[in-house]
Amino acid sequence: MSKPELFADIILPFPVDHNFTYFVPREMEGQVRPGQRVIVQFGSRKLYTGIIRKIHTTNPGITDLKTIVSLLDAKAIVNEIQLLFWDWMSDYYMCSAGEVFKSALPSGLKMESESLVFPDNNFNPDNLTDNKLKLIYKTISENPGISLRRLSKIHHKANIFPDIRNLIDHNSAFLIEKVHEGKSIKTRTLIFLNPELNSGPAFEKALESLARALKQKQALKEIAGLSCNDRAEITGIKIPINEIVTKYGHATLKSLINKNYIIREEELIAPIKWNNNQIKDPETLSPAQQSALYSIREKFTRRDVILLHGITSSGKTEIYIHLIKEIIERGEQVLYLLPEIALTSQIMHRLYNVFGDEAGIYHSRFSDSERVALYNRMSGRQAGEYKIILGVRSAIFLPFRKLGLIIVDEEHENTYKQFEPAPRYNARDSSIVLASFYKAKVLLGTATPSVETYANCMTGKYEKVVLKERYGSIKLPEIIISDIIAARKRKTMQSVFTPVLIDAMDKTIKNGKQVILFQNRRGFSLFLECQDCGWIPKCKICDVSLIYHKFNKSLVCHYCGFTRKITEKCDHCGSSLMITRGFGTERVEDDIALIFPGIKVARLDLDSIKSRNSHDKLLDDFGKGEINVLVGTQMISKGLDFENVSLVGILDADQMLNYPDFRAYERSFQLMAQVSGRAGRKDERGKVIIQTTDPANPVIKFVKENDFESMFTEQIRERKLFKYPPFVRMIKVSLRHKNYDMLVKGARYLSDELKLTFGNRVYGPQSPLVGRISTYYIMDILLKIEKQSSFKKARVLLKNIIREAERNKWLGGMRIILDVDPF
DNA sequence: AGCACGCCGACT
DNA sequence: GTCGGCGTGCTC
Repeated sequence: MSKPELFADIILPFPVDHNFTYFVPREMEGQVRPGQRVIVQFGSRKLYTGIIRKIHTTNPGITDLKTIVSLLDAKAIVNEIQLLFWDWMSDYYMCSAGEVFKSALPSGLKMESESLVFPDNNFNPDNLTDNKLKLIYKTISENPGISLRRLSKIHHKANIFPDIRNLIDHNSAFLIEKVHEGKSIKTRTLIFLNPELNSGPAFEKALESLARALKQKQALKEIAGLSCNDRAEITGIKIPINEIVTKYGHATLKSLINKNYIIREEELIAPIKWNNNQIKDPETLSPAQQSALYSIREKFTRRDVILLHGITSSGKTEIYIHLIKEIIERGEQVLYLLPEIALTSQIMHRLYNVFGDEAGIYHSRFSDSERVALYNRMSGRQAGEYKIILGVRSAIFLPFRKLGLIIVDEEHENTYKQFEPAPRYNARDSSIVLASFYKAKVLLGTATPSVETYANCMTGKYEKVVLKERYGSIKLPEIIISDIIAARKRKTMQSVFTPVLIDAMDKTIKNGKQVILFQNRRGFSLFLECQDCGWIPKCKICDVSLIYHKFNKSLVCHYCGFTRKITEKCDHCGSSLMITRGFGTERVEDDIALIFPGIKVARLDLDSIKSRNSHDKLLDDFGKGEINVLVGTQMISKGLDFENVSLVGILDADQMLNYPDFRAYERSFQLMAQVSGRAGRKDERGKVIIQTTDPANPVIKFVKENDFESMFTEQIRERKLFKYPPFVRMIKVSLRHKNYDMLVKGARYLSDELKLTFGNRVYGPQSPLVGRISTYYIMDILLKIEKQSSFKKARVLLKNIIREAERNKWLGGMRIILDVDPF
């Protein structure tokens, strides 16, 4: 009897909620395992990388089953725990396994094919009657192996394939699918001084020969390792070519190479290396830190998740480092998550000092080849496994061998939630599931816990360790509330500053101390408004007001990028009284320069940090005291510790408080508390001034009294009353369509349909804050499932209802986006 | 996601 | 009268 046929269920990178079954060719039997990558043909010709999810002998009963083209890995690249994690993620966040696959692996590991067209040389082009086909054939025969993509570009046709098929039918051309090699092996070009010039005289001679080519002379000196005037030793160090090219240009470099003064060399990009400091022991912990660490250790014997609630500057990082050391000494690995890339480099330096090469770093600012290298090291396909990975949310997809601990620092941060594209996962919540698969522990750290996490501590699901003491006995700052309305009435406002703040800033700067100003909005002014008729310039295709950008005098839509010139006159009534309303960091920066001439102001926000380094440089300058006032968005609220900052100003607390979201108060409290934590160091008590039009707002009071507990109690009461998490779980069903009437009709139909099953758990449909993005109108339906009922069942029901509605074409081709636990 | 099949406006 | 626009529907 012959052996049964073998089938493989393959995860392909598409948003379809099932896997695809392929034949396993006989010669691959015994080699194929779940988690390996394969190349398969999908559709009429394209080849894709897929992941084997399952090997089995059940014939799916599909005619024309295709066969796996090739097996890429001898050993699984996605381990069993990862596969289970992917399953969980696609199930919980209601997306396809393919979408998880897509975001889980660096793109160098997910190749796909490109169609290349070759001419048949025995073919006589005169046989073609069609002129257009003749031209295309000419291009192909002149460029054998040209890609379809380039061909359609050259001939200015969006879809050239029908013509190519015509040529193929004429036996004049054929196609070959070529799989891209991925960019996993990347080189860079280095240049260095020709060693023959390493002796002084030869080098001098070369310089003399360049007496009339100043640029080349300069470049040669730099390449030799000599700065312009310095006459030290010739180093002959290899430097990246692009540094010299950007400074001196291609031509300069070319002539130097032609003269054989310098040599170029291709080098494989080395794994990420940090400076080679001596490895040091972790710093000694304070008694408070020591007892927190003891507590964590002890509570981990009973619970898998612990919240470390440590006020700002209490030294949480040092506790993490001690804990990490214990875990890796046991032979287990640690994943250390941070909410954003900007914070990674300073933490990495601290980790590097203690753990050296055992620590690796993973986030999107690294090139794909670097990410592939790190992935390969972690999966054991390449030597040099890291023991600690520091990363942002996507690091939860790395292959760990034996994960022992996940640290989620600043667990309350909303950047842990991915919005676009699917999977719309929350890395903090997913970490807890991932850890349970590895039987690992999770430590959530923050000064301002999220309401959900704190509630989990209250119910005993998580344990809590509190760190009340600031490291080095730094005092908590004094918090002063400054009433904007009162100042306006007395006409004492200067630009956006109350006299209280102006006064404090003046004193602070005179004392040689530094100021941080917080304004959670970018740009110059928010928008323009006609003082006569109230008309506001809005984006033509999105439903938002245009943001005024001062530097190029334009109005920009922050959603679609639409830009128009600034309106001098009102489009509506022709009045020339256009005034600016609201303010952002850029305006604050400008106004300070006017009010305090001669002082140094800098701005830290998304616009002001373009490159990898400028952010670090800015903070470095501020740390050195070269900047008096730093204006920033929420970027300044996290992890920046500066000795010399004694004043923090929160310019517009209302703007945060009035945001229409159930988390607005929680978020405001977190931001204000975090920003306040930047004020005051060792010997001096810092000062925080909060400007508001609503001094009686309870959140402001809680911030002033540093009273997290009361804020939590009040919030949890409201959440219960108005049915919000953690009392319910929410799913946002977002509907998009170009036609507004169709959208409304479809949305109403779907919500009625949902109400039949879910009753009053369905809210909406309603237009979100921004009701249109690009040319798509949007409507949201919210589903609230109480904690007691089965969330799993609700997801299945929801999926079935949507599938049924789509099948009956009741939704008219709307795009439906599901967001589980939305933010 | 691609790609093919299928039905309505501006061109040889 | 076609070409070709992108609107629906599969793809193992």
